[in-house]
Amino acid sequence: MVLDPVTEPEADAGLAAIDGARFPAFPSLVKSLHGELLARLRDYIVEGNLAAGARVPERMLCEHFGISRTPLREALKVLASEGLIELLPNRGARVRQLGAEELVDLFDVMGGLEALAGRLACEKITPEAYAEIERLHHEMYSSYMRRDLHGYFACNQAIHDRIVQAADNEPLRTSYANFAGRLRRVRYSANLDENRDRWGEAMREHEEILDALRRRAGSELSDILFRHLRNKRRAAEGRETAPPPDDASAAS
Amino acid sequence: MVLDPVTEPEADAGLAAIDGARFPAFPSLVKSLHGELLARLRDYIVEGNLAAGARVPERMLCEHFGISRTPLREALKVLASEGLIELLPNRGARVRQLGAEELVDLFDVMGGLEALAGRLACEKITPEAYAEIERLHHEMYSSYMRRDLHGYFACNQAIHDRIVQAADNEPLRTSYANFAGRLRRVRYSANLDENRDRWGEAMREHEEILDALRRRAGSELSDILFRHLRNKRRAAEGRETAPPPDDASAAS
DNA sequence: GGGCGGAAAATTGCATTCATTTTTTGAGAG
DNA sequence: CTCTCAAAAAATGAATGCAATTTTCCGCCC
Repeated sequence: MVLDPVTEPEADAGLAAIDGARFPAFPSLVKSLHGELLARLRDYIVEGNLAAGARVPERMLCEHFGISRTPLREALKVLASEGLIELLPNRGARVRQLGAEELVDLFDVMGGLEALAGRLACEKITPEAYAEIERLHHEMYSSYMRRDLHGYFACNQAIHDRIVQAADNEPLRTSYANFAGRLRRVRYSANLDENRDRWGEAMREHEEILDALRRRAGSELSDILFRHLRNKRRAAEGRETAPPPDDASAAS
Repeated sequence: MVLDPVTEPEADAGLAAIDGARFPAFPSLVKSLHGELLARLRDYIVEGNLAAGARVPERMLCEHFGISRTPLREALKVLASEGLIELLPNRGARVRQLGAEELVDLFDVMGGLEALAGRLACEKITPEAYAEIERLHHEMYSSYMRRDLHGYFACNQAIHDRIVQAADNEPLRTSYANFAGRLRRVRYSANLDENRDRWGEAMREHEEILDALRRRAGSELSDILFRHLRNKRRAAEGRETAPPPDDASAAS
C-alpha cells in the first residue's frame, strides 16, 4: 500500500516552502505507513483545509487518502494527543479552536522552548554552525534594509531553526516542531510592513541574540529569546485564524 | 465495556493528588474509554511492568485490559508519539530504552520547562500560592534537618509541582507531565542519603529558588531552576532503570 | 410560521476478520 | 553438534462488520 490513489492535498505551497528544516517528529513514526498517513493528515489540518472548530469527517478523509477507517482513527488519536484536534466522546473529532488565552499560552511555551534551545546552543554549537547563523543574520539585516519582507522572514525562520538544531536535543526538536505546528494554523497579519516599529525592534533583538550567541552567554540568550517571542506575540495580538492556506509566513 | 477485570495500577500519588488545580492532560482524552485505556496503559508501562527494550505484547495486554486489539493499538500509537514506546514497522512496539544521551536530553528539556514554569509563575502566582510554596519549603527544610528523606522528597516534589501549577499554562502542564512520565521509568539511586553533599547543595538551591520567587524575579528563577535540574541530573548520573514498580519517588 | 417529536440515516466505537510479514521450529546437510 | 533453510505458527497492519449513539430530516402540532 503506497498511499497514492489520492489527489495530492493541493494548496500545500505553505508548508513545503518552510520545509527546508523538516523535523523527523519521532523516527519510529515516520517510517511505516501509519507515520506517513499521520504526517499527511497533520499537514492537511495544519494547512487549514478544515475550518477551525469544524468536525473532522472520517468518511471523507478515508476516501481522500484512500485508506480505511482504522488507520485514520489511529492517526486522529495521535493528533488529539498533540493538541491539534480534540476528540468528543461519540461525537467525533473537531479541529481545535484556539482561544486568545490558549494562544498566549502556546506562545509562551514556544518562548520557553526557544529559550532552552538558545541556552543549549551556547553550550554545543560548532563554530561552523555559528558562522552560518551569523551569515543568515547579516543576510536578514540586508533584507531589512531593503525592506524585503519575504527575504527577512525566510532568514528569520532559518535562524531560529538553526538555533534549535544547534541545541542538538531530539526531544526538544520534537516538542518544538509540535508546538510550531499548532501555531501554524494561526495567521498573524502582524505584517511588519504595517508595523515598522516592531520590525525595527525585532531587528534590534536579533542583534542581541547574535551577540549573546557569539559570547556563548546561555542565560542571557535564553532571556532574550523568551522576550523576543513575547514581543512577537504582542505584535501579532488580536489576530485570528484564516482558512485559506495561501501564505505561510509568520511575523517575528 | 468497563475496563474492570484488572488490578488497578496504583502508586500514582504524584500527579493525581495535586488535582486541586486540575491536571486534565488533554480534556478530550480523559473522558471516553479510549482516554481511560490510554492512561491505564501508560501507567502500566511507566510503572515498569514491562522491561525496558522489551516487546509490547498486544495479545497479552488485550486480555489484561479486557479489550480488543483496535483500541489497544490506538493507545500504542499515542504512547509512541509521546515517546514512551517505539514502533518498529511490522515488528510491533517496544518499550523505549533510554540511552545515556537521551536521558541527558530529557533532563535538559525538563529543566527548560521548569525554567519556563518559574518565569511564568513569577508573573502569575497569587500570594496564597506563594505562601503555600513557602510553607512547603520550610517543611522541606525541616525534613532536611531531621534527615527525613521521604518527607524531603515529598515536599520537594510538591514545590516543583506547585510552581508548574502557578505558571497557569495548560500546554506547559501537559508537556511537563509528559516528560516527567518518560523519566519516571528511571530510578536514580542518587539516594541523597549516600550523597550528603548533593543534599546540602540541593537545599541551598531551593533557598535561592524561594528567594527569586519571593522577589518575582522571573529570569533569575528561570536560571536557577535550570541549573537545579542540571545538578540533579549530574548527581543521578550513570544510574539505570529498574523493573520493580515499588517506590515512586524521584531524587532531586 | 415556528418549534416538537420521532423515525431514518449517518456516524462513532469497538470487535472481528483477512492478508502479510515476521518469528519460531524442526528436519536434514555438512 | 552446528548450521541452513523451509514450513508452520504467531504476530502485525489494515479492512470490514456490527451494535450503540448521535445527527438529520420530515410530518405534525401549536
